[in-house]
Amino acid sequence: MARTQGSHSGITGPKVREAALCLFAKDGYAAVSMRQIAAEVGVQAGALYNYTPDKQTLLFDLLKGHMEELLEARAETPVPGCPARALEQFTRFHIRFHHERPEAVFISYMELRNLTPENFEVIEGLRRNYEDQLEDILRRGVASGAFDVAEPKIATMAVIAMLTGVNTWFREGGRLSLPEVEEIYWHMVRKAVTAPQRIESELTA
Amino acid sequence: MARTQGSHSGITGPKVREAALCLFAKDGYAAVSMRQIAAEVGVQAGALYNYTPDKQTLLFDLLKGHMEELLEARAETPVPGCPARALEQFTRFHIRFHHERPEAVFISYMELRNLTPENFEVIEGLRRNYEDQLEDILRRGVASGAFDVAEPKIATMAVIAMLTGVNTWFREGGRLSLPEVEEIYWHMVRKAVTAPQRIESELTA
DNA sequence: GTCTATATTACGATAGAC
DNA sequence: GTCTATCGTAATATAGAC
Repeated sequence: MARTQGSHSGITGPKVREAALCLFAKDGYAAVSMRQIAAEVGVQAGALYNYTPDKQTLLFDLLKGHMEELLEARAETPVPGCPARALEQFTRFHIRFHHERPEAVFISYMELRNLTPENFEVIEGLRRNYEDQLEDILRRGVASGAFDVAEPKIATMAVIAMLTGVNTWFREGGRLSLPEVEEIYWHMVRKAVTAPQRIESELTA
Repeated sequence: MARTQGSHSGITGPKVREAALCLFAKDGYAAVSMRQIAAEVGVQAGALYNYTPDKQTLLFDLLKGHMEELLEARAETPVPGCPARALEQFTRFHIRFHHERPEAVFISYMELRNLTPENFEVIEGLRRNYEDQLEDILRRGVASGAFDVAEPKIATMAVIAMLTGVNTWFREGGRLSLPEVEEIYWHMVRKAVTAPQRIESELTA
């Protein structure tokens, strides 16, 4: 056991990504140096380049990994046929998934401008895929008469902005629990998109 | 007229703030150097320090100026007594005001973490003042029976997140005009907070 | 796989001439 | 009020020893 410095642990790669995630979320990509990340991991700056070709790729891999996790989690969840049920499920899923990884969510929309144009396109494509899933639900609801939404694309942006906003103020241990918050947001989303005459009938059954 | 370099125009101060605003919005505070700002203005880096003691103060002044403009614009607008009308006015005001200054809006929530703690507190206070105005409208509506909002604080955050989100996707010259967008968002906000039985009666009068 | 050392470049801020 | 020049520091990334 002649190891006295550095990581040597075989899990330095994940530790680098985790340290970068936390530091980027706290101080911003541009304000964080490779030396800071290295210090957090417990190695020297040069050693980081065994795990990433450069700082840009480190950021890109974090964002790409996050978006892929999001899409995989959605793919594993069966979507109800009833548009109202599907929308409720999307609402709760979004709040819960984003609550569980605040750092990744934060950098995923704060650090987009620090991506190279090519990397940005990749992340944008993944993000659009996710948004399309909500838009499909809204369009199905409009077709069935359950929803009253003039512009599904805009309603999609509005709902996602509203739901993602939870991360900016919600703190564990506060006055409300996360399930309570889910419930409140679901009520608002439902009312915002539901055709008037249905609010108190089948949708609350 | 022996002037061959630099600004000397008597309006260098505003030009510095404008250049900093645009560059901070495009690349982020941490990624923008004083030399870049100076180049945009047409002076050397050292000359900037005639207009700001340091880079931090430059950012702070931009954010503070933006929030004060926002609060002044609200103070000049009489708020209708009817909660539904007040909410409609707030909705349209927010979308319009934020649409007119996308750079200032952008840095006002992207660069908060680059403020010193003391400067952050100041901006937070101004922001809370604005949010309280919406919360008051919602509480008045709940008291009058016009609104059905379980948690006015949360509804406030939800509505503001939703409305501010317009800036992330709306582009002049697209399929929809800003007044049309205003209308769509107002419908969604109204439905989200209105007591069910009122949606089609007095509020659409 | 990590270290030390370094090449190269850039940063914020200041001093003093004009 | 702006210039030029510079101080002191820190950045990304690489080279070569171990």
